[in-house]
Amino acid sequence: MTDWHEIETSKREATLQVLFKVARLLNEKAVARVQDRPGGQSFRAAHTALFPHIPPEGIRLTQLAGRLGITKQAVFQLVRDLEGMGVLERLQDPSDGRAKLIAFSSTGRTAIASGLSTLRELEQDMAAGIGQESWQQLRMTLLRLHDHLLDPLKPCQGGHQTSE
Amino acid sequence: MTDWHEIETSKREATLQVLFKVARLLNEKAVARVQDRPGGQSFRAAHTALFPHIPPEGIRLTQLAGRLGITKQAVFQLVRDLEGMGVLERLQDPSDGRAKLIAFSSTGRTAIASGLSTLRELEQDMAAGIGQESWQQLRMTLLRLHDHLLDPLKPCQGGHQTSE
DNA sequence: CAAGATAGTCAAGCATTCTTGACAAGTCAA
DNA sequence: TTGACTTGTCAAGAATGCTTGACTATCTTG
Repeated sequence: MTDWHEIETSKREATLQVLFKVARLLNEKAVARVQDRPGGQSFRAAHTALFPHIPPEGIRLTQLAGRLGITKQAVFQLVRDLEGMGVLERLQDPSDGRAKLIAFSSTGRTAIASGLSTLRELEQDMAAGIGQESWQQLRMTLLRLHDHLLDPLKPCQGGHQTSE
Repeated sequence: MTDWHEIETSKREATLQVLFKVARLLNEKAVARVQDRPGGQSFRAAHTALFPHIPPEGIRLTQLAGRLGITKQAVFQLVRDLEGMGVLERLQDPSDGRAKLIAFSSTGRTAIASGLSTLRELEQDMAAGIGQESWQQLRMTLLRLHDHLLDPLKPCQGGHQTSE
């Protein structure tokens, strides 16, 4: 469900449609740049979906499955693949003989760092393209929108709510 | 490829990451609202991906496949499904005995209109949430970003380029 | 210690969304 | 008119991203 918003409609494009399209274009550009890197692994979407949920200390398979809302067997398959690619590693959990801690390997950390730095480069390009002030102001507006989406109640004009 | 951007990194979230997350949240909300409608068809992503490429006059299967970058056989299956749901119809192309014109049926047009109107409601909610001026200003910034993405050359400060 | 719950693993299967290959009907150029 | 090409169609199969079910090793509780 990524394109149906972009139906050509009236003369004046809706803001939401522009936002969706810009996000899609930026995503495509980011993916292209990251994959053009020398060591650019060819992850698939299901694999990369794990990354945001893997803390430096590692995490258990079952916890990961819970956060992602899928079965532990599904996560197992993804982790097995990513371990085979050298991105993740499974360490014995010292506090529980059954459990293992899934964490980034050192090459995995390098790959992630490289990807994030590519993302920062893209961000600089965009900021330069529309001007630094516009970019900062966009950032502030998006943060307020983000807060409004998570809690559609009071926070109408104030600053960004940093929760966790 | 929708989540790898959102890796928790430094204290200051990057603007790109906020934009991706806001787009994802808005998408989820939009999909939920549209599907909660009384006559809310349960389209899948592959189906809805066709919609933006179907003009009022209709379009040929092969052209549609070319635009989507997939085989005509794949498009055929999707169109067959959507015709079964009563959303699309296939009319004989008067200018070519082999070809058929794929177009929205009248119920399909109604469904699309309903979806777009739900999208407009959501847009109003968001605009009210962060303030009308902020929303308009967000819109302008996104349009300039959009232009910069499509043509990363000169248009640095000016207004939105309305091409087609 | 026995019983039961929990963590990870292995296997098989299923829905989705594409693909390749084959083909009939229609068009068009020689 | 004949041969090459295009359009839509049908069939079969493959890759992806899950699922359910079964099983072992380990922990926990009475």
